[in-house]
Amino acid sequence: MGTTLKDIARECGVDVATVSRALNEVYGVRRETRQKVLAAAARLNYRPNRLAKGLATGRSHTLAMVISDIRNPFFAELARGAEDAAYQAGYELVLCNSDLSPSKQVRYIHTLLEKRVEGILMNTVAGLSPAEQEELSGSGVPIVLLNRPPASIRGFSTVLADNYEGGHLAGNYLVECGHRVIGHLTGPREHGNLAERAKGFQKAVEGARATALIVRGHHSGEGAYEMMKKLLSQRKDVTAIFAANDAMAFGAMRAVFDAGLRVPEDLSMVGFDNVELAGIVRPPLTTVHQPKYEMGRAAVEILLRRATRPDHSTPEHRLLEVKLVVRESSRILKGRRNQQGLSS
Amino acid sequence: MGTTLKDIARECGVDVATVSRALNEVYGVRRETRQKVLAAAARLNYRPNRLAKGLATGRSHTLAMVISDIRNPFFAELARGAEDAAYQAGYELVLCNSDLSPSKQVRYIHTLLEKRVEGILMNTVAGLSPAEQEELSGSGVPIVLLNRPPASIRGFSTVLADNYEGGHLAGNYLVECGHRVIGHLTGPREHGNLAERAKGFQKAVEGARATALIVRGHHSGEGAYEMMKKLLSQRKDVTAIFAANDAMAFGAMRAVFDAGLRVPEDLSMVGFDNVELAGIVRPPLTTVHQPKYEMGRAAVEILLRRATRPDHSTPEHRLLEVKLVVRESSRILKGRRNQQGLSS
DNA sequence: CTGAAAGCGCTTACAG
DNA sequence: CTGAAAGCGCTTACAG
Repeated sequence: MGTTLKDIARECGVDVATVSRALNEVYGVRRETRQKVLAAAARLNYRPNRLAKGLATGRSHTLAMVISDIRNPFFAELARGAEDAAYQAGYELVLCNSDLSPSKQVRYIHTLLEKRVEGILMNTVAGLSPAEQEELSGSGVPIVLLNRPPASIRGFSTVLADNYEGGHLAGNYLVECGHRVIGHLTGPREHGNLAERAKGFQKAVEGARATALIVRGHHSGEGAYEMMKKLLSQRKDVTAIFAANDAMAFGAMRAVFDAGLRVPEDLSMVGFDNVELAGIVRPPLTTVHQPKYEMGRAAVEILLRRATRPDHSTPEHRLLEVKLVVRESSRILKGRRNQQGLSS
Repeated sequence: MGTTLKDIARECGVDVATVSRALNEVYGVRRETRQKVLAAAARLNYRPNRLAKGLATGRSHTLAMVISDIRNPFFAELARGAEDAAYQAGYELVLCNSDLSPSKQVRYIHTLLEKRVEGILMNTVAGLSPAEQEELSGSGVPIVLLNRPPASIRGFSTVLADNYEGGHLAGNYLVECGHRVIGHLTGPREHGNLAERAKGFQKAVEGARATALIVRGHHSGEGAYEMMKKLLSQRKDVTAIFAANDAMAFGAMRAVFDAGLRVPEDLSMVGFDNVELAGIVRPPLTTVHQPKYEMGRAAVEILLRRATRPDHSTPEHRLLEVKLVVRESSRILKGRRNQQGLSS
C-alpha cells in the first residue's frame, strides 16, 4: 500500500541510502539527485514510516501527559499549553487520564516507556511506592512533575506555581480587608501544593495576629461542601474563607447558600486557580490566578530540552508567579483600609 | 540500556524467536521453556520496544483525536470517554488541537498517518478541500467524524447526537410553554450539526403555527451576545430563545441582563449540550443534553472495530439520543398546559 | 516445540 | 557525492 524508500530508489535509479539522505539532509547529496528524489517522493505520495524511523534513530517524537482527569478545567488548560508547545516542536502528545489511581499510573507509564516516548508530564508521583518512584526517575526518560516530589528522589524536574506566595496573598488580602477569623479549607497534608498554600496562608494570617482555622477533608467541591457545613455549625465567628482551589470554593459557596447566608455580605470567599468558571458564577469569585497554560508550555519546553540534550541530566525546576484576582465574592469588613492596592 | 529479546535469548540459551513466542503466545512453546523465558524477562526487567513491534506487525496500538480545542468542555468530556475506551482496549490516544484551522488539521493528519495510528477521531472535515477529504477517506485508516461529511465522500464513519430531534424537543417544549414568537441563535449554514438543530426547531415551532426567528452569526458566546443585542432592539415580541449551544445561551443571557431584562421572567432561554456549567449558572439553564462521554466511547469502539477487521470496510454510523433537561431559565408563559410530561 | 532466516522501513558509519 | 552493508528490535512463515 504505502510507498517506501525502496520504491523511490528504484524509480530514481539510486540507492535507498541516497534517498534517505536526500529526504533528510540539506547537503551531502548532489543538488540534481536531491531534486529527482524529491520529485519522485511527491509523485508517489511518499509518507515516511515513523515507526521505522523511530526504531532506527531511537526517537519517537512523542511526549505524554499523565493527569488525573482532562475534564478538570485546570488540566484542560494545562494540556492545551503543553500540546501547543509540542506541536510547534513537531512532537505529538498522548493523553492519559489516571484518576490518580496508582495502578493506572503504573500501567500508563510502562506502556509509554515501551513506546519510547521522549518525555512525560505527570501531575504527581505521590501515589506510587518508593520503589516505583525510583524506577521511574531512573528510567532514562525526562519527567516533569506539577507537584514537589519526595526529597529522597532525585531526577524529576518540576513546574510549580508559587503556591506559598499564593496562599500568602490570599491570607494577607483577607486580613487587610479586616477579617480576624478566617477558615481555610484544604486537602490532605501529603498534597504538596495544597500544603504550601496552607503554609503561606497561615503565615500571613498569624503574622497579623488573626486566627487561621485549618479544615482538612477531600479537596473537591463535595469535600468542601461538607467541611463548610461543619465549620458553619461550629464557628459562628468566621467571616472569611480561603479555599485551596476554585472547585472547593464553589462547593463551599453552595453550603453557605444552603445555610441561608450570603456571599460576600455574611462571608467572604477566596479560591485558588482562577478557572474560567470563577469569573462566571454569581458572585464572581475572588481567587489566586495560576498560569495554567504557561505551566503546560513550560513543562513541555523542559521535556524537550532534556530529551534533546541527554548529556547534562540534572533536573530543571521552574517556579511561576501567581496573582490575586479580586472579584465580588469578598469584601472589606470594617473599611480600615481602602481597597486601593489590594485589587492589583 | 534497555534489555532486548536477544539478551533474554542468550540468558536462556534459546533463539530470539522462541523468546518472542513465549512472551506473546499462549502455546506453541513448551511450558518449561516459557517459564524460563518469563522468569528471565522479569529478572532483566524486560520492556518490549513497541516501535520495533509496530514495525514488524504493522500495528501501532495508538489512536488519535483531532478536535478544535480541549478547553471546550464538550471536547474534554468527549476526550475522556474516548480515552477510557482506548485504555480498556490497550490503546493510547494522542491529542491534537486544531482550532479548526485547515492547515493545522492537514499537518496533524499527515503526521498521524506517518506514525501509523490505527484510527482518527475528528470533529469535522468541513474545512478541508475536496481533494484533501478524498485523500483522507482513501488513506486506509478508519476515521470517525462528529459531523455529517459531504454526501459526495464515502468512507467516513460518524457518531452523531440526534441534532434534529434535539432542536425539535426544544422548539416543541417552548411552544407548549405557550411561547408564540421564538428566536433561534445559530451559526453558519455549513455547520451540519447546527443546521439539523435549526431544522428540527423550525419544524416544531412552525408546525404549531408559532413564529421561528432564525438569527445567524458566530456560534460562540461572543457571537450570541451580539445577535441577542440586535434581536432585542428589533423585536420586542420575542418571549423565548433557543440557542444552538450552551456557550451561546450563556452569551445571550449576558445580553439579556445587560438590557435590564430577566430570565426567565421576561425571556425564556434554552441551550444545547448540557455542559456542566449549565447546571451551575444562575438561573440554571434549560438545555438539550448530548451524551458527550458516550459519544467519545462510541467513536473509539467504531475505530477499534474497523482497525481490527480491515476486511469489510463499509463505514459505521451511530446516532445517539438526546433529551431535554428542564431547569429554571425557562417558564410557562400562559399556563395553557401543565408542565407534566414536558420535563422528562 | 524450536531454530535459522528473512523481513518490517528506515539510518548511518564505512568505503570508494 | 553515492553505494553496499549492517543494524535498530521485533515477528513470522518455513523447516525440521
